[in-house]
Formats: sequence, C-alpha cells, structure tokens
Amino acid sequence: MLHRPVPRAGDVVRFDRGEGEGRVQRSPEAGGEVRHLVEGTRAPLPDPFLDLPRPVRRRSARLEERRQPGPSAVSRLREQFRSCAFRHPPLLDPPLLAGVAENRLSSAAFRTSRDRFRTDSLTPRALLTKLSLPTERREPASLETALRDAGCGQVEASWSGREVRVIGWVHRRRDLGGLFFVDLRDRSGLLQLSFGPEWSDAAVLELVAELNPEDVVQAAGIVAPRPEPNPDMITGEIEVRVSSLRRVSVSDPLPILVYQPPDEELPSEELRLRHRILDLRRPEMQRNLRLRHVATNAVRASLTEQGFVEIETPLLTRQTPEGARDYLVPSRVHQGQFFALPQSPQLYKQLLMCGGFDRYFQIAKCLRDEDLRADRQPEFTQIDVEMAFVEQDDVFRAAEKMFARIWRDGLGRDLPVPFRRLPHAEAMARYGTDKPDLRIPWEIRDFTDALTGIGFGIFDGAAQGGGRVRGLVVPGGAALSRSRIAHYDKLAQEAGARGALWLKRTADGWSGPPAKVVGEEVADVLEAEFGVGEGDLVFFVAGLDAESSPALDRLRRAAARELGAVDEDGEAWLWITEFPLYHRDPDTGLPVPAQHAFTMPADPDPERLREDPLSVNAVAYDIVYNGIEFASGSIRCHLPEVQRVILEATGLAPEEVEARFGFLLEAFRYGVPPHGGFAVGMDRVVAEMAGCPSIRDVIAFPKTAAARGLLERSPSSVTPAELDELGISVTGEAGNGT
RNA sequence: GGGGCUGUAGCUCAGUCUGGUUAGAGUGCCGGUCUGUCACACCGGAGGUCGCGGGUUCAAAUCCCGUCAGCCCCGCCA
Repeated sequence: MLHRPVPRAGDVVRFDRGEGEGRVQRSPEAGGEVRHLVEGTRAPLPDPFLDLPRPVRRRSARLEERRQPGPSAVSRLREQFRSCAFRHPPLLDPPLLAGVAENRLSSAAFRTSRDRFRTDSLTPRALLTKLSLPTERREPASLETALRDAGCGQVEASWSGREVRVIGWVHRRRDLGGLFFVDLRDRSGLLQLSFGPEWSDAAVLELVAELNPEDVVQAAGIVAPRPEPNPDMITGEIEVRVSSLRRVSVSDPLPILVYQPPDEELPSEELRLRHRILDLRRPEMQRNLRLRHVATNAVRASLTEQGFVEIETPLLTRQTPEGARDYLVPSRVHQGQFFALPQSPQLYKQLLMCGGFDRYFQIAKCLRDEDLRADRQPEFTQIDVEMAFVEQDDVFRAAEKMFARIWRDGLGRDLPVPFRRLPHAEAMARYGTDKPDLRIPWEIRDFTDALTGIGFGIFDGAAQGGGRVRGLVVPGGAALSRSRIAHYDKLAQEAGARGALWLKRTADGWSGPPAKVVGEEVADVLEAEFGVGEGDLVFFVAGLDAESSPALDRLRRAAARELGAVDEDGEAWLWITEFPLYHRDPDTGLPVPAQHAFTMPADPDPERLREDPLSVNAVAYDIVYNGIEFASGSIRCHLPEVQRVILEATGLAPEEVEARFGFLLEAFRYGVPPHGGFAVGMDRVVAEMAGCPSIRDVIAFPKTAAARGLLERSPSSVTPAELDELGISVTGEAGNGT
C-alpha cells in the first residue's frame, strides 16, 4: 500500500495543509549526504512524501474517520512506513524517510543543524522498534494513592458510570466557551477531563478557565463514554466529567513546551538540557528512560538466573590501567594526594574473582575525562561482568543469554543466538574494520594479482611497496555521478589513504582512470572472478593494508547507504574474536596492549612474547551490532610469569608495574582462578533500542559536548577556603561560576 | 588542540549569499466570541540588545575580525 508515487527531482508537490506547493530538489552536498529539499511556500520537510497520519482539520473528514474505527494512528503509521520503506527500498531514500517520520513523531530528533541529517543509527527499523515499545501499553502497576484512584492512562472504558479521582499535569486545554476540555497527563498517559454546566458547578468552571499548561490539578468526576471517541489515545473512548477540581500547583509560563506541536522541531539541545525537567516530561523521554529501566531489569534478571552476584566496587580509587585521562578527587586528609574516579571496574572485578565470587556483575558508572561525542559522555554506564573457571565459550554463552533477554523484554523480539563469530584478521581483510556492519552484503576483495603488471603505475607501485590493491565491487554503482565519485575519493583520503580509484562498467564499456589498461583478458577476470557486471562500479584503494582498510571501510558504509544496500530490516550481531594482543604505537614504536594489559595471549609462550609480541593474538572479543561496538571483553591472564612478560614488553619498568598493578599481581600470588568477562556500553545499547541518534536521549541528566551540566550549572568554582582546606591552589583563570 | 555548522520574539524558523522604508511568519502568551473539542475555531493585542565585543561603511541582522554558547567531526577515548 504505497500511497503516493515516489517524488523525483523537479516534481511539483502539494503540502498537506494545501497552503501551497513546491518543487522537489535532490541535491548532493552538505557532507555528501543525499537529501531532498522541497522549495516552496511552506514546510521545511517534504511532508507529502508519506501519507503519515495526522488529524485532518476539516471536521467532516475527521468525523468520517472516527465513524469507521480503524487501526490507531501508531499502527497505521507503522503499516505505511513498513510498506514504503521495505517494499521499495531502492526507491526511497532512507535518511529522508527517517527524517520525515522522526519529525512527524516529534520524537528525540536528530536536530544537529538543518543542513545535516543524522541517520547513521536512525533507521526505519529502529523507528518501528520505537513505535512498538512495551511502554506504549497500559501501565500494569496500580498507581492508586491517597490522592488518586488510578493513573490517567489507566482509566478504562469499563469504568463508565463510576467516580474516579485523578491527579496530574494540565497538558492542553480547549476552551469552547461553555464547555472546557483538559488533557490531563501523568507517566501513564493522557486522560480527557470535560467540564460543562450540567456536571460542573460555577466555581469549577471558573477555575478551569484559568488553568495554565503544566499546572498540577486534582480532579474527581464520573467516567463517561465520549460522543466521538479518539482512537489516537489509549483512553480515547472515555472522559471524566469533572464535578470537583483542585489546583494543587501553579505553573509559570513555560520556557519550552512539553506539548510538542507536530510541525515544529524540538527546542534546541541547549534549551532542552537547561530545562531538562520539562523535556523529561515529554512522552518520548519518558519512554526512553522506561525502556532503559526495562533493559536494566532484564540484565539483572538474566544474570541473576545464571548465578551472577551483583557487587559494588569503589568510586574513590586509584588510577587504573586504561589509557584515558582520569577524573581526580583531592584528598583532604592526605593533602597533595588524589583519588581517581574509575574508568571501569576492571581491576576490581578481577580481584573479586580472586576473592572467590565465581560470577560477578555490576551496572557500573564509569568516568573518563576525555573529549566528547554524540555517543560519549564523561560519565557513562557499563554492564560489567566477570566469571571464573571459564573459557571463552562460557563467556559467550552468558553474554548471548543476557542480550537475548534484553531484546525479549525490551523489544519483544527473539535474538538469533549463538551469534556469528568472525576472527579479527578476517574482519579487517573482508570489511576493513573491527566492527563491520554485516547488514551490508559487500566485501573487500584483493585485486593485486589481477591488476598489477598490466601497465598501471599506481597499482604496480603499491605492490612493489609491500602493499596490495584492494577494492570494493559496488553493484549498481555505475549510476554514481563523477561528482559523487569525487566525494568518495575525498572520503578515502580523509580516512588516510591516498585516494580511491574507480572503474565503471556500462553498456558502453569500461571507464575510469585505469580503464585504458583494462584489456579483454583483465575484463574477463573482473567479470568471472569478481562478478563485475554491467552497471557496476569498483572502487580501488592501493597501498598498505593499514592505510587502505579504514578507507575501504568508509567507502563501503557510505556507498551502501547512498545506494540503499543496507538491509535496514535486519539486525546483524556478531562476535569479533582473536584480537591482536598488542598494536604498535605509531609514535614510540613500542607495543601497546590492544585491550588492556591483563588479557590472556592465545599462545602464552613467554619466549614468543619477548621475541615477537606483535604476532601474538589475544583471547579477546567484541560484540558488534549493526556496525556498532556493544561489548568488549577477554579471558584474563592468570599466569603470573606470563603477565610479567606482557607488561615488560610494553616498556614499563618493574617499579612502575609494581606501583600501578602491584595489588593485582599480589592477588595473583594466592591461587588465581582462570577467569574472564566482558563489559557492555549500556547507553549505546539503549540508544540503539530506542532508535535515538545520541545517547543523551537515554540519559536523564546528560552533559553537553563541553562536559558541562546546563541544568545544575556544573562544574562550578569553589571558595578559597575550601581549596585551602584541600591544599590546592588554582593557577590560571579561577573561573567565574559559583 | 584543530575543522565544520548554528545563534533573529518565550519556542520553532524566514530574512544574511546580493548592506538600504517601521525586521516578518507559525506557535506560545494576553484580551474577546463560541456547549462536544481533542493541533478546537474565529477576532484583536502585546512581545526584538538580530548571542556578545570591535571594525568597515553615508548606512550592518546582513560584510570583516575577535569572543561566548550549543551541536557534529578529527585528534583523544575501548
């Protein structure tokens, strides 16, 4: 049921309100995103693309709709969305689709700047997910208190004729002169209160006429069926005819609205954070945080079932082996000394294994003083899991069970477990990254044999320099224009390669920089061995793998998105295994631990570790979901002599080793169980489940990109007396906050 | 530390490229009309240090420099 033809550039489209028309443009610009624009008298977003539900203003149409009780707005949206996005994936531009729907739902939007759609993690599927969350359902817990008989969203049609008391915020008020309607809101939903002279006395009518949005009011009245039910509301069949009304709390005029007009963008992120309590009242934020709660609960339930024990570890600790900058806390008692806030409970969880707690977990706050991103906050949450007397497979099973439970409870879906496994080296070779998005079917291929020695200098030079010619066959890529290809070339350069070369095969033959050296023989190989058909494009990146892999990864993801080759309907879970134990620090040339210094080598031979540490793999693994790293872990090294060699290989002096990790090494002297575990980036997982582009939308009180709390105005300066007590003097600007 | 985008009414935005009447729209707010609305509708009104500072110019929301804030990216960070 596709409702309208897919608009093409130049089409004239009418806006929903019929107030004008515009012309569709398709402009490749703004960071390479393909976007559609509609030029016209109204509507920054191209509304007419989808027949998304919205109330029709003309009354007759509205009544017509009501008389035939159909599916709710949400389920209609879901249906239309599915048919548009999934039956015609090559025709519709997913970012656009996501943009329209997201805007229409007025949910946590990807508003970064108007020139850019943030759609990396915002897929139609994710939106569908969002629409079918359990939190959309009627709240099952009784919300009865001394002040109310039920939550607003809990009042049922079968209660008609009964008197109920409810309390909540005034969401919207409609004043028809003699009649008033108030949508009352609490966490359980909206409930329509109606006021009229037949059932409300004069004092009540006088009060309701004065109510402001977000006042808190308590109302009592009779539940009654509505003359015209509203199928878009959970409580749409009924209303409460209010006979008594009490204003419990008065709201000032609002700096940002809780009610979100459907045509309007969300207030700026800055205002949303400054007035976070109002932002949190919006149903989308309520839903996100409640989904987070469901996920957290699922974690506790699954791990508890599997015999794990939740144990807390200290927040005031010492600096840990992770590489990030620490948040420091001055000690008043020991002036000049500092606690560090934990970057993760890594060392403690290993100590707990030594302490005899076989299976431990914790939903732990972790803190890192580094620069931020959309998916990074200075404080974030990890699900930290460790188990003893295990090998890798045992850890995998525990993690898979846990994620299956999260998806089951949070999204109502079953996961395909066990997850697929892919060794790190293979991932790098086939996808150019250690977190491949397997929803994209394309793989990187090695063209070195086929394309060297045929007279193309760049390819020959790469091979002679110890590199390879690798490439990506892009089915249907011949449709890409020269300017688009130039854009991909730039992407490859940004990713560290010298650039991307290309070869197109069209009905007219081959084109592209190496085309003149593609003879019949080479053409045959490209077709037979690499499957390059008419209408396809091949990108080549020549050089060392270390340079070409990131570039090919970038090309693969960007081109797949532009050409609609990402299976938006699918979910791709996998384990990446057999990470290298070390990689080489480009500055010092020294080996640095790829994960952390306590990972078990796949080959725990001290000789090899000394001779050729970079060749040793680790028993370390990641969980990758749709190209996003969800979790990371390893089997730890419980062999003290091997551990010492591992640390020495990094160039640490024995005294340093002793100072930083002495307490762990000491624990290892009294009988260490073989152990291992993993840690999950909880914020990212929940953001993915909720379909949010930023983890800020699944955190109640997040910090800005400059690590500031706009609500509580943190950080702040402190008095000289306090500093003095801590033995601290501040150099530079003391700051002007309070 | 570096790059990019943004900053105009309480909010969302147009106007900036190409300097030139009194800076506009929607929404919210205030007043009025309205007995079945649910984005209620209709009529009227108030509301602006164009982020801030400096410069260019007869003239700056518009051009230039600096600065602050928010967002995105690189560096950094598992």
